[in-house]
Amino acid sequence: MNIQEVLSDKVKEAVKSIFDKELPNVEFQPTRKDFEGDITIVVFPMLRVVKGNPVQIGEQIGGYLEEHVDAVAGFNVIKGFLNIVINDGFYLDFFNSISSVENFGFVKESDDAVMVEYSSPNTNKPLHLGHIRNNLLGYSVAEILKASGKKVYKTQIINDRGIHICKSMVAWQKFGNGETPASTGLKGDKLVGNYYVAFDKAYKEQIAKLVAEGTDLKVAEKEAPILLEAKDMLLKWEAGDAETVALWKTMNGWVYKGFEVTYKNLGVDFDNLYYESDTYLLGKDVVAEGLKKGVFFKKEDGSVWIDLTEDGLDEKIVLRSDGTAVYMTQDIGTAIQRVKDHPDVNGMVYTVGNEQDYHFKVLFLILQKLGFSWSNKLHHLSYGMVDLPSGKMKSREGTVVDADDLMADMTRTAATISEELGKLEDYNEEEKQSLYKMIGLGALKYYILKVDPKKRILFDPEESVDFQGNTGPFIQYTYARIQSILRKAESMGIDISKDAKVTELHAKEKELIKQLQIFPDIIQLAAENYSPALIANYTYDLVKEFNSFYQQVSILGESDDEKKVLRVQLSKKVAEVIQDAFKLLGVEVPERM
RNA sequence: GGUCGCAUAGCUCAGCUGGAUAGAGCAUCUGCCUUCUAAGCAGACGGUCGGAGGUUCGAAUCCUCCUGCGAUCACCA
Repeated sequence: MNIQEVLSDKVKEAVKSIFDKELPNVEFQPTRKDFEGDITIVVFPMLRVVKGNPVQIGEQIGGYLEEHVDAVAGFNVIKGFLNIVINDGFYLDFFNSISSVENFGFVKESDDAVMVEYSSPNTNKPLHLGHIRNNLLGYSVAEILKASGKKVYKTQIINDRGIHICKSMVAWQKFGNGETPASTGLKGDKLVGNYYVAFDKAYKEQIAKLVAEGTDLKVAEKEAPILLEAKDMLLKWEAGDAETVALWKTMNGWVYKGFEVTYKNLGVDFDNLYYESDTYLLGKDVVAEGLKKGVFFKKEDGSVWIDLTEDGLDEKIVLRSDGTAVYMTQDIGTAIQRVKDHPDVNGMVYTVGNEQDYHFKVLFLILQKLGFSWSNKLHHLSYGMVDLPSGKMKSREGTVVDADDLMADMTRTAATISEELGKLEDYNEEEKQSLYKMIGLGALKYYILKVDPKKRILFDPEESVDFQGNTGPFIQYTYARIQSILRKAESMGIDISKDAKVTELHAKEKELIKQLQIFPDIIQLAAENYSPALIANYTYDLVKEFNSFYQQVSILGESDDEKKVLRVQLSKKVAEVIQDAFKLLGVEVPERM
């Protein structure tokens, strides 16, 4: 039990006993560093229940607590703030109770299942920095939800059909000369992406030519021959034309192979996959049903709509006049299909950029109006775009930061810094490379995950991601340092299996235990808010606290054996929490660096 | 134009349900490696929390208006 839980009831008891009033809740905050105390009770809100002078009330409650609660060693009141001093024994007991608990703060998996969708790329081009943010967020939120006690299915819907894929296919047919990943040595997704760019180039040239010949720009944009070819190819694909479908399969196959490599490097994975080519027709039956129920209405031309004006939104189309599905139809169908496939799922998280806020608002509203029980447990994990100083990234114009290149860059930077420091002379090349990758990716992942998902990120490739200060490598470094201490402690034969017989804590030890104590709350908070940033910031605070402790007190050089044991145990626990917290961010930690 | 989001130190960001003198990192400057890893620690410098009103004992936090930036409002996905 943490200190707030202990005190909360006692404060209510005090108010009841002294003033004969019922206090609905007690407001706590950590005591500011400039005052004596460990936790502060704010008296002001009590004034609504108890009339009087806040200082006097504070004094009276403080006195009651000191007398009736073992953990309370003393108190002081400043203005309306009751600062409570907690005795060291309380923190020692707490630490001993968690010191050998594995995965401290993690809640065991329950039957409450949730599906987390992330990544969901198009198959016409390689993954870029924007996808990296999506993947890291989705993966991390999935891990956090798991740690908070949910059962989690990680999934994605692969947008494997549509005009964008046909563009790459047309360009490959025209300019490809039969190139394959094998013949060029290129990653499949890169090869296909090159043709997407080639298409755009040819398309623009054709437009320019048409305009030069006197065609109106708008008309030229619609009638450029290569675009018509792509459209024609989409029709053939939809009709099941054997040759087209075969090419589509081949090229998508190349892309999947490429994606696999990127996902593996990035360290993300999925429990099951959905393909748009399988799901794009789903949802039509649901629309028909909803039409009967009056959720939707049909316009004269046969198109089907939903009227959301009463909910402050517009009318939204759910089926075209020719009866074909739109994006929304597909998403309705897919959501329902997912629950059919996994009946235990009671809620979904969609990791999709904030440009689609409106779409998801509408989607969730529609599912609600259709009456699905799980429709109020849907969440759009919306995040800001990653922009470059030059503006928005555009794949077709080639102005993107490629995911593979970026990861390789980060690894290289880690290598350079590491070589300069020269602490790993005895590592072999393979060990070094794996460590550099761990650090480089740690820097990248932490850099992206530490900021609030809602915020737009401006990424300047010229200014490299930091490796010092509030960064992944800084935290990894602290972990490695602790491992070094633990190795030494072991070789010194220090036995840390039993509780240390210590009665007093050093101020820094106490601060560390306090910080450890809130880890379980942070996990829950991060889960409720779908925010890896909370985990990142917590870990940073913990690590800062540890480094300060490390600098101020000697751990292995401590003359008192019991204190020495406690400090080693404390260090070990901090390392474990760092490792567990970073696991939630998808970042690994090294034994040395 | 309607709707949604964002705005905190020169830069990048914290700031939980309103609470004490608004916190970190980077950058700049000072100290600390013959003792557990200096990718570290300790300190200095740096803020009218975009602006104006309001609610409150108390507002960076809540409400209203305004400004700036971004997104969105397709029989595209």
